[in-house]
Amino acid sequence: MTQADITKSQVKKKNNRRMRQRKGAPGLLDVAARAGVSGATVSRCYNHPDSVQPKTRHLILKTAAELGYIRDRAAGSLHGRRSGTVGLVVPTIDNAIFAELIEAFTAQLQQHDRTVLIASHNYNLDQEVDIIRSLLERRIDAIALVGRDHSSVAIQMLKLRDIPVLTLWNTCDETDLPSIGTNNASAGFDVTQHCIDLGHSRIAVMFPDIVNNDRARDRKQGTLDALKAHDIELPERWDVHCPYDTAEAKLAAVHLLKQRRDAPSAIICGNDIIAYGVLYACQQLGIQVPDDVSVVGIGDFSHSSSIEPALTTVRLPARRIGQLAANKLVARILDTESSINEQIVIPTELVVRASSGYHQ
Amino acid sequence: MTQADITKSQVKKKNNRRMRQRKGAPGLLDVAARAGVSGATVSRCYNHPDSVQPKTRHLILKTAAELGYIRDRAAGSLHGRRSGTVGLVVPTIDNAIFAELIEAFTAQLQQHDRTVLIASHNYNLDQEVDIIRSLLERRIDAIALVGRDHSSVAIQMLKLRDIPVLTLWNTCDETDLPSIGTNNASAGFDVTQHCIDLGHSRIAVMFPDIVNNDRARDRKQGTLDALKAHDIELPERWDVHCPYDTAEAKLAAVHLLKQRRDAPSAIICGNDIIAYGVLYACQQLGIQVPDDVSVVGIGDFSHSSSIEPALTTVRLPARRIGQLAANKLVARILDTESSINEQIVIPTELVVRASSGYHQ
DNA sequence: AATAGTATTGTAAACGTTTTCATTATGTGA
DNA sequence: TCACATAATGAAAACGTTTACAATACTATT
Repeated sequence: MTQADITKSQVKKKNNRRMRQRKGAPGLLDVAARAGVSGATVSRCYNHPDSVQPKTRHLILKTAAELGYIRDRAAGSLHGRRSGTVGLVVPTIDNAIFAELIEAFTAQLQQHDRTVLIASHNYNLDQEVDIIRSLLERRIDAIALVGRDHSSVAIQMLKLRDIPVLTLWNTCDETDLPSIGTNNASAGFDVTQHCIDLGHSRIAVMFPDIVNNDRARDRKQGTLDALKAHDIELPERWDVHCPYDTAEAKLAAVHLLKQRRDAPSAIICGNDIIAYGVLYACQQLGIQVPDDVSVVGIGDFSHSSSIEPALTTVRLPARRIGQLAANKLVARILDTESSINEQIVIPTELVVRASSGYHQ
Repeated sequence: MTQADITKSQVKKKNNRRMRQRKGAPGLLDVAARAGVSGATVSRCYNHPDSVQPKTRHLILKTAAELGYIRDRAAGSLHGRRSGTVGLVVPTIDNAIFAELIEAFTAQLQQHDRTVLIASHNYNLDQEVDIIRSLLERRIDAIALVGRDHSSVAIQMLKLRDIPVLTLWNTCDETDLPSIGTNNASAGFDVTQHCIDLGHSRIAVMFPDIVNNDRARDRKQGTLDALKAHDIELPERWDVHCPYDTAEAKLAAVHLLKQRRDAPSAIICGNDIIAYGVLYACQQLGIQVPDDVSVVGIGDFSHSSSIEPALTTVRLPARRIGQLAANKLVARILDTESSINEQIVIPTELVVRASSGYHQ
């Protein structure tokens, strides 16, 4: 093959490509041609900038900017190179506490030049499997899951691919997945203990559905443990089941509190959203908090400090978990060795405010 | 480094890669080999299932399941094939109304077997450019942006790639981008008109920062328009600037309402979060709502119907926007023709509740 | 000036799919 | 039975990068 032939075939190839290409979007080779260098150099310019001469580098970057070149990470990821995306699977996004977690997580990952593929499964673990598969198809570099209840199929898929996994929000002693979270059981225990310390023994609880929700389950268990430890009975009519929704919680609380002869002196809520509903119910019924009834929540969401009366609750460090998780995952992605099975427990903090008081 | 060292390190590296790769993750060709068919047939099995014999198809799918095969969409996207991901850029995730939007958007896209790459720019339009570039590097099939304020660089990048773009949340008459949203100006106008209709003329407003936030800007403009239409003056001390935060709003409202001689009879809040803060401030100060002061918000967030007194506000259909946007983008991805520049305006709805009343 | 050593760049072969085109089975009407 | 469409499959060439290796240019030494 002569020199001329080579040139011709290359030109033809280039033309061919040019035609097929999506309108106008220049590729790495277009940049290379215009800058008068080879494709390899352009590639190195992005991936190992130190290995190309500063002069050349600047020229290439300038050319790339002129052409509006945007590299294709999908093509890069074929070479075992990371895709630069991280998956995050949450039960739902529309939930104060997860929103905070997600915000912190994505913001921190953006710092690391990575983006987040996000998906929610609505507390349906079967759907979670599909979601994880879908994320894996997109070649995520790592994945974070909320909670410790997960389908074994999902875990299996992740194990097989050997990508870093992190479970968030709840600690899990028994599973072998690393986690960053709080001890939800102790959150429930602490806030209950607080009520007991204040002299309450007529205690009602309002928790969301605990099926497929290990966070709520642990919190409730913590609460029950505290009650049991002090031999306090929980009558069935005071074991209220109520969804994560202020309006519904308000309704349920009105129902609970209407019979004033047989009302509890303290109400322990599975989360602050429910507690808000209870506080609103008290206002509606003219019941004084904390004089007539103490109300406590779990979560310390953004309204809890300003609501009247300010809510006694347990602070769960959502932002910190999100941030830490992002850092941890990036570290695990970069450092292939450190696949230590770590359980990070961030302590919760009882925040005593105006909504809880001594039993009169 | 000696020659021997180099060789050793290279061998190690290669082994390492080989391990990761072959570790357990089977590829399309592994499935093909095991099923005794060619790679092409396996590929078709996923992309054009009708073109392969049912018997063969079942065999292949069974084999794939046995092997735990997960396809690599990055490799597919090299062929101009879509990546199956859609970008969503929001100012922030940790915000009731965006969370709702995001939830609806991602849920709807999951229905279409697509996942969402999400990123937030914290009301920083320069950062938005980087984010959009980063999303384009991941070969998103389409993108949704919140609001109509965007860097021209960003728009240019998107135009060049010719991917479907949709702006959400706010209508934009002047730009040439299609949009799905509400008329924020009329939301502000309506709620103000409502107060004026109730006989109020001593009106204060509390809005968040309107720089880089066209939604807030439009709402405030609508409010000012309504006031002007009725020749109502807005004294500077009643033009309160306050962040999107209940606690801060409460502080600002306490400051505003403390001087009871010179207090407004109605307070118009740029969003419900601020309105909650105002309501809490009134409770703290013992000011009766709506007898002493009427309070109205914009947004109709989840607490607004249950807070005491229930908040008069304007309903913004966040879920519907998210859902519609997802459908629209998928339609635009599939149907290359329909790139009509459409502006969909979903009407807002004034929701009158207990927090607003006639001026005494 | 020649040489070794190093820094920089180029060439071409991957990467794991999809797709075009060719090829082989399968059925159809004479 | 034969040609003749048709359906199903296979072989191999993309797709846009990255990277191992080769080649070249430069630097410092002698």
